[in-house]
Amino acid sequence: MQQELEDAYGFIFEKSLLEEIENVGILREVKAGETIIEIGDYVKGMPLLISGAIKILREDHDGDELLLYFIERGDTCAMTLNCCLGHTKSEIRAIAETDTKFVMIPIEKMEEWTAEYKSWRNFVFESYHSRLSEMLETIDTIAFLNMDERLMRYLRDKAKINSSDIIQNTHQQIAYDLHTSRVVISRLLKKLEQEGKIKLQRNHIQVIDL
Amino acid sequence: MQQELEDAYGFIFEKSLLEEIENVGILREVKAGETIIEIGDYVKGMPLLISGAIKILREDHDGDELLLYFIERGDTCAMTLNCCLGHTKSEIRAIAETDTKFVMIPIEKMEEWTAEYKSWRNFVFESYHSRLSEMLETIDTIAFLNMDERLMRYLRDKAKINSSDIIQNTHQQIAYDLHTSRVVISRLLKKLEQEGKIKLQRNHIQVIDL
DNA sequence: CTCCCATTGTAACCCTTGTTACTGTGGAGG
DNA sequence: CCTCCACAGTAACAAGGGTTACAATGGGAG
Repeated sequence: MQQELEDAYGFIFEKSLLEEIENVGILREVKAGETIIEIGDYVKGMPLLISGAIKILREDHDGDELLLYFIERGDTCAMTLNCCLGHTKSEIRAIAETDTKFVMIPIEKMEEWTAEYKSWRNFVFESYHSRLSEMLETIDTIAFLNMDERLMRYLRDKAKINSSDIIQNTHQQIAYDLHTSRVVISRLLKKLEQEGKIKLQRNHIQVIDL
Repeated sequence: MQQELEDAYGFIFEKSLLEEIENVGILREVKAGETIIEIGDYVKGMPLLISGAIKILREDHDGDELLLYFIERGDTCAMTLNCCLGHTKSEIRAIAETDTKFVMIPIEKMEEWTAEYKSWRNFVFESYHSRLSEMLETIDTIAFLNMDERLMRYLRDKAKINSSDIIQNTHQQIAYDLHTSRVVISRLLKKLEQEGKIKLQRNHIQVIDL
């Protein structure tokens, strides 16, 4: 854990803070697909991502989902941060997108470190910053783009996160993430295939040129 | 200014911080409709709202707008905060919704106060918190609601912000805020009138029961 | 190998929203 | 008082995308 922490956060946090993190942080490993935080959960700690990726989802009153964004190494979930500091329930769901490793920091430490470590403060602000930007981008995407463009963007993101041009997803799963129906996704994917941008196979999609 | 600051922020900040704010803050008053921050501006300070309301807009590459949310007394613009700390350009436009009074805090003070005042830290975190929540709500609205529901929500918000059941808006202005066309708004407003929820007059709308 | 079922392909249809075009009207200003 | 024009009403049509229904197919379990 020590080495991994240093790899991911060594250039952000000073040595003494890294040591504190090692001491109080709890290493957790989850498999792809596992739910890390559920809507309504009281959040007991804040995750520092070491490897892998997490997808953050929003749900409406009917149980329909919408993908908000992905979190990668070096990130933390500002939404969780939010809940910790506000002592409120989680407003989002977090699911491991790939096999993922992270360190859980207990809430109590957070205020302490905020007062004590400048690097921690900067990290927290930086996290809020990037999360707000990410949210803005999400809004742009939903408000200004058509479904075909949203789908292309989604496929690009997926390919990047998995560092692979093969996307292991059924059409139905994509439809859930984009909050639309399977038929619509099949239709648009077929169109993208005809344009030579992707190649469709059963249970996975190969990105050619997006 | 002293009295107004105390009214709006006395219960949040300690006395010494309030005094600092009085010393370095610059009071600004703007008329309804005036642009306070433009997209691409470098933000020189952070506004603490004393009275009035500000609307925050996002713009796409075609110049089309979308209302994100309103800011009221006691709030600050976390988006601006964001820009200050990140030293980046503004990603949003801020326009006075009503006649508005606020205090501008120079950027330099912010980091200083963050280290020094616990109440300031809490305020900043609290701002980020409410802004993220607001953004989530905005996403819900765009992603999960139809235009008629969005319109009703918009009218409710407007009425609340202006503390009046009369909304001084043309259909075209509403259409811009909701990123749709004037004809669509006229159509839906007419429907709402037929349902007895509002009353339409030239240049303004009276809310009856939403 | 066979059967079954999850996955995908496709057609037909409908609803919401966006677009275009034209009409009607009230209020400000000459 | 009249003119002009911003604002609003409305119809007709187009497009995107959501829905339903059914067929085809490939891969895993037995």
